[in-house]
Amino acid sequence: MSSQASHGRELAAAFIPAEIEAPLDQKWVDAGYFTADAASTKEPFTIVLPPPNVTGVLHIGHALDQTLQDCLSRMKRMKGFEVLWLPGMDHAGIATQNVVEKQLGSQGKSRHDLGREAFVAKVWEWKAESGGAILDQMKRMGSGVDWTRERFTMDEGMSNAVVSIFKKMYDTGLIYRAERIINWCPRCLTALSDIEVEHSDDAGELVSIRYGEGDSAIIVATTRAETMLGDTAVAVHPEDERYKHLIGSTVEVPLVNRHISIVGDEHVDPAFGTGAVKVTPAHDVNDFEIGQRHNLATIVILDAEGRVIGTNTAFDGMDRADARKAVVEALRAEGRIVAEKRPYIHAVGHCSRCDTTIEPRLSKQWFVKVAPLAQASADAVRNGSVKIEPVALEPRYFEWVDNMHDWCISRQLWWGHRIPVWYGPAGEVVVVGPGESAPAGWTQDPDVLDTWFSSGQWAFSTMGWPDKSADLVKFYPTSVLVTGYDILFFWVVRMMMMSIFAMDGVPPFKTIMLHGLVRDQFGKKMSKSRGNVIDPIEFMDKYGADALRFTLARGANPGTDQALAEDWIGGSRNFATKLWNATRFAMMNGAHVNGDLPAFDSLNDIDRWILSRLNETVAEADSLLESYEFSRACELIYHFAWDDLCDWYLELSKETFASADKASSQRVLGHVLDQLMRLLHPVMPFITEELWCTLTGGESLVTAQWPVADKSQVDKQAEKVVASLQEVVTEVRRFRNDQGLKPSQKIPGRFSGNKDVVSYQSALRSLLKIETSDFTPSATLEIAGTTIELDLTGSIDVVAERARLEKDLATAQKDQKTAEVKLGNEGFMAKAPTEVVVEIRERLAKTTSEIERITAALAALK
RNA sequence: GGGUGGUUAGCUCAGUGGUAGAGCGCCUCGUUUACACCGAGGAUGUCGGGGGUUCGAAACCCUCACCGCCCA
Repeated sequence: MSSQASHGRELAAAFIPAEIEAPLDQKWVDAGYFTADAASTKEPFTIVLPPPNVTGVLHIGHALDQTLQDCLSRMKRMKGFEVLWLPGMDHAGIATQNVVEKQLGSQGKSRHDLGREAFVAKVWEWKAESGGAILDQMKRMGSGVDWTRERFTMDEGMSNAVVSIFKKMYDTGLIYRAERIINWCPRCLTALSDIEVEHSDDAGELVSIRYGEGDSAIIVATTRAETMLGDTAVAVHPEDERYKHLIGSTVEVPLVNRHISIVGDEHVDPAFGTGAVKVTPAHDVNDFEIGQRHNLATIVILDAEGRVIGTNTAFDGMDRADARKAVVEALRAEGRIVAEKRPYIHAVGHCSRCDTTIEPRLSKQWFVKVAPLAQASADAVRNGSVKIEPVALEPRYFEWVDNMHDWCISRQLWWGHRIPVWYGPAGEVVVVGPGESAPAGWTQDPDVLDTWFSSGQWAFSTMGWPDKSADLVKFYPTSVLVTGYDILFFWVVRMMMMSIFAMDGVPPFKTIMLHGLVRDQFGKKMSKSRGNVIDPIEFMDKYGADALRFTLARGANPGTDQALAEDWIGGSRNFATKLWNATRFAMMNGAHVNGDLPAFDSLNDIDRWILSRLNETVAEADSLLESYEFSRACELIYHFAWDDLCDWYLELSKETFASADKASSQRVLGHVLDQLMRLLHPVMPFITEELWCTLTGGESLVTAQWPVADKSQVDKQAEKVVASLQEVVTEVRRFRNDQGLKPSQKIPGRFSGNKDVVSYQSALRSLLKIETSDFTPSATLEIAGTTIELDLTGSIDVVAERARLEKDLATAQKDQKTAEVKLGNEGFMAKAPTEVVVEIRERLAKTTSEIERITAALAALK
């Protein structure tokens, strides 16, 4: 054990993640490293955590999201920024209400049994007991958020902000109430916004129905036959020759015997079906618009729970699905079914919370007029004040903000921010802002606001808006938003709109960094039904948080999905173990960080080489991380650590560390590990902290300085020397292997030729098990200008050696031919850049001499 | 139907004009005092098909096929 280790600590022989991770997270939180200071003079770096649902548990997507955010915030902190990473949760209106309703249901009760006030109290109670499990799970990951600033979308400050914003938007004319077709969930009994509806291709039916008789008959097709009970027109394209003569006439709707008009509308696609469509303005968005254009009546035929009502037919009281069948049967009995296609695969909307089929429904709701806000949000990206990474995802963003419908924000729920609108006895409407109160006797709108209305304010309400708080001044706008592309429209666009509105046109973030989804090892979506869900907690227990984080970061190419398999997490754990063992070995050999680095020029080639590689790695990794190229950065650091440092530097230096002349190398190795741990810390915070503190005696990497590349330590000459050493080692190993020599078997040999190589022969001898003694060479290898004569104690395996040489010869001949063809190509010689021509010439010379060498060796084998 | 991404080694994916790469898996050898969660060596690709641009194409253009995602 070296006396140089200044702190007297040793590393355990085996790396066990569980033993180091939990105490370290506690150490960081206790030290207050993650608590941001609004009074700091440092440049701010802000990230707001996309708030998970209060009902949520940590899934692999959160793990990825948080790994990337933690990685950025840790790096920026090390770079000297005042970092705020603000955590919190979303009250998740429908989801949370459903959870508590389900609980009540198991006791045979409904929310109506409790009444509104008691039910909401019950939800708060649930939150206190069971909500927010995800926050504890975040700690397990090492996510360095500022817990002192944790927020909840329903807490007092945010609720206050929600009311302020509502009033401000109402006063500006951006919020209005109107009767529209909205998405209605007949199970949740509430309106939903477009984004809360998920479309899937379902097997339905397409039924063609004949309306009217004889020459004036017209055939329409529908997937929802029951809606014909509410038809108030048939529409055709105004230029459609087949129907032109019918426009303006009327036709009778079967079963209800109502006469409706045939209208001409540009919206109708003459090529679809028969070119004639039935129009049900109360139950279809497009039909509603046609109805508006032609002043059609709207007839509501379904109640809130999706049952037929008010048609004065036998269908009244039937559920929509039953009614559909019954209506078709009745029509068939009348001989009006012209064609039926079953199954007919078409897109059907489902409630994103309970999967019930959505019913378009005419009802009075509150809306946000999005046009001006969406325009401003689009402009912010178009004019470059907000950047989207990767740029390739910009079109998706524009597709949305440029074609946005008004946003339905009222929900017929109890859990959420109640709409601050009060109605007077004579139908007066007033918005009651914070600190204000409604006149006595007025009643408040019963609905609550869409959850996204409050989470859309996450970037500024969490910092104290509408007060001009110190946090808001210091940390707004946020630096980067890290989130999956799947909620670009759900949340990101809403954040843009709300923030630009509330913060006088200043967008909520400078950069939107979008990552993809985590999928299973075959690229399939994870789902409970497939049984391919990877639980991050389970795998952190098994392999450590660092291993999970490294795997996720390494797989994170900008904007694209990644596949994940347990084996790969195991691979990352192996990497952590490698780092542990390498550091332990280094410390056993006296690696340390005391005093200045020896003068660069005084170092041997191997030390200069590893420093050179270190500085190249630092420079490149930094630039990759700054451009959100997590995968490439991880890949780069991984190969530097494992290949350059462990496989080559440590192996080539073992002789040095066993010699008296080791002082410089001990300091160099300490420095390389010190810098490597800093570089890896954002991705693998636990193991790097443990190793770095043990090696250097420092307090914490969290507050240590980020490495800066030193160009003066990049040494191409040393890299060339080591490349030659590597070539010699690899080729001799290959020769030994082909000759069937055991790895441990020592053989006599000598080196001559290339002075750089020969001067490191003691290291080579040790690596290649070549001993010095008098002998008669039975094999001679020529590698990198070096002659290596070996004694294989008698005869060598000629067949194996011939095979090896012939393989090398074939490769060399192929390369030679490629080079010759190029150099013989006039076009190439005339147009290719000089450096490429030079390179090919060198390649030709090299392959030619290789061929001579191998040919001679083959001849000598006989 | 509109938009958009993809098709590279057995699997999952990097690679935006100059001799095809990684991880995992596979085969062979190995109890060398950091590490078997390891080391050494090895096999495996007409880079989806066709056409074009170029001295040169996995990469750029056109086209076809197939897969995916978002939206309607």
